[in-house]
Formats: sequence, C-alpha cells, structure tokens
Amino acid sequence: MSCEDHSVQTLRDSGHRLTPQRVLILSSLRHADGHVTASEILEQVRESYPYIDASTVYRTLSVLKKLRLVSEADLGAGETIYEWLHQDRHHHLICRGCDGLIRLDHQYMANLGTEILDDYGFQADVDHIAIFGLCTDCVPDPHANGN
Amino acid sequence: MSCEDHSVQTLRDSGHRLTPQRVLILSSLRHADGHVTASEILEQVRESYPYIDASTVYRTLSVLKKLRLVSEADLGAGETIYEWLHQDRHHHLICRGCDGLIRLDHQYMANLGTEILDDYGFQADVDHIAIFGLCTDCVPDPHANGN
DNA sequence: CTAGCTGCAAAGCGTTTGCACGATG
DNA sequence: CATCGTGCAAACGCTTTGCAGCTAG
Repeated sequence: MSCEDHSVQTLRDSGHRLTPQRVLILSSLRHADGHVTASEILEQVRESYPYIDASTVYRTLSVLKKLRLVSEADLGAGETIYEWLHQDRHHHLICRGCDGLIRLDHQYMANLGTEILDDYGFQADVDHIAIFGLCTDCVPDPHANGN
Repeated sequence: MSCEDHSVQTLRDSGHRLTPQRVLILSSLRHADGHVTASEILEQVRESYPYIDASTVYRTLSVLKKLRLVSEADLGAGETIYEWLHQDRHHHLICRGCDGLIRLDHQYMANLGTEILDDYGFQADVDHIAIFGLCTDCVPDPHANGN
C-alpha cells in the first residue's frame, strides 16, 4: 500500500521511529472513512493491540500533524478530529440547527487560500475547515417568530 | 451607548433577565479591543465586582452566543475566544511558525459565505474564522532543509 | 411572588506530562 | 548501545453542572 509507504518514509526521513503502535495508528487513520477522533483511533487500535495508551495516540498524532500527514480540526464541541491528509480533501458545513454535516468541496477553500496567499503572503492550511451555520431546512422563516 | 441598548433589548425580548453581572460582562465584551477569553472577561469584571464566578461568565456567554450577540471561535489551543458581534468583522490568519496573528478582512469570508449560500443553500456563520498556516517569514525555503 | 440567575464547589472531559522500562535502528 | 517511544498514572486547564439562596421583573 503505497500510501502507508509514503508516511513510513516521511516518518523515517524525519528521524522518527517506526513502532508497531505507530503502524497501527497510521493504518487506523488511513482506513478511516474521513475524520476520526483520538478516542476512535484508540479504540480501533486496541482491537489489535489492547495495551496502547491514549497518550501514545496523542503523541503520534502530534508527530503526524507536524509532518503534515494528518490534519487537525476543532469542531468546537468536545473532541478534536483528525483526518488523513491525502486526496479528496474537503471541508464541513455544520448546521447548528440540526447538527447536520454537509461536505464542502475543497475548491472553495482552495480559492480562498490562493487569494490569501496573493494578498497577504500567508500560506493558509486550508486542509480541513469547519464552518458553522444553518442549513436550508433550519434557516428561520423571516415571518415566523424565531425564538 | 446604543450598542449596549441593543443587546439589552435583545436579552429582554428573548425573556432573559438583566442582572448586574450580565451588564458587566456585556460591557467587558463591548469595550474589549477584539476578542477575549472567558477568563479575561472574568478578570475584568472582577475589578468592579469581585464575587463573580467563572460559571456565570460561561453561562452568560452561552446565552449571548445563542442570541448571536457574540461569536465564539476556537483557536485550537487552550481557551476559546469570544468577540462582540457588531461592526468591523474580521478573521484571523494564525501563523503556526511564529504564532503571529494577521487580520483578514471580512470581505474574503463574506465572498465565501455567498458562494456557499448559492451552491449549498447553507447560511454560513462567517463571523469569526481562524485559519492556520504560515506567514511570509515562516514559509520554509524550498532549498533549505525544512525540519 | 416566582422564574430565572448567581456563587460555590465539585465533577467532567479531552489532553498533556513525568517517569522508568522497553524497543528501535 | 544510545536514543526515542511507550504505558502508566497523575496532573492540567477549560468548561459544565447540581444545588440552595437570591433577585429581577
């Protein structure tokens, strides 16, 4: 699986070691369908290796984050979510009415990233952004009494 | 100051009470130069009213947030920041190299918000977004060894 | 008068850290 | 074999909650 080979390579090149725990964490991230939380990773890894500790997961995530192999996003409530950084980047529109999650194509943020780069010289990490708001169903009718 | 009158009105209209604590919290938010953390509000309010508790601040912020009088943003590290929602909206570019904060004009996000509304029917709260990345000074030289 | 709000205290939660042992390269 | 990574346990810091008394409307 070349994806994991790539990360293994990146890890090695940056002077990090390849431990069984890290392999499992990588694999968990890689095979996750989208974003996962630290505790989800922990749970999954425990299925094959019950002794792993949460701190190991956090420490590994911190390394992967630094190497830009995973993205981190804070959805504002509770746990931080992590996502394998590869293809198929996208973002989230989170409805604060019904808590629905809408996938936002990466192109929108890519454009924004380009504008920001041009105007500010700032290279934005537009890997995985969460935007809150109201979906069509939850936008209040202007004639109804909102609260 | 009509700004505070407005919030007082909104509070009342929504069936909330106007307590001295809330007045102080409102005032603290209103006069803050940009974003503040809950503990900063707490500290400031304590100057005039030492008995106020953190829980009161959080509870009030939660009400104000619901009424959309303040915005909440999570900069990813430690405390959540709150900002008076009024004029002069802007966003932040946060450099993960030097931790510098760059003001991003609201227009960028306003455009994005419009696109999202058009394409997804999703009304995005683009009140106060934090975008991480690297500022000009911290973008690694492609010829240098990054790590 | 009576909700709703407050201060207090304590719990809750995700995350981080110190430490000594173990494994990697 | 030197170093880095791990599990364990405990701490940490922000935030939330239960509760009884108080107060705004």
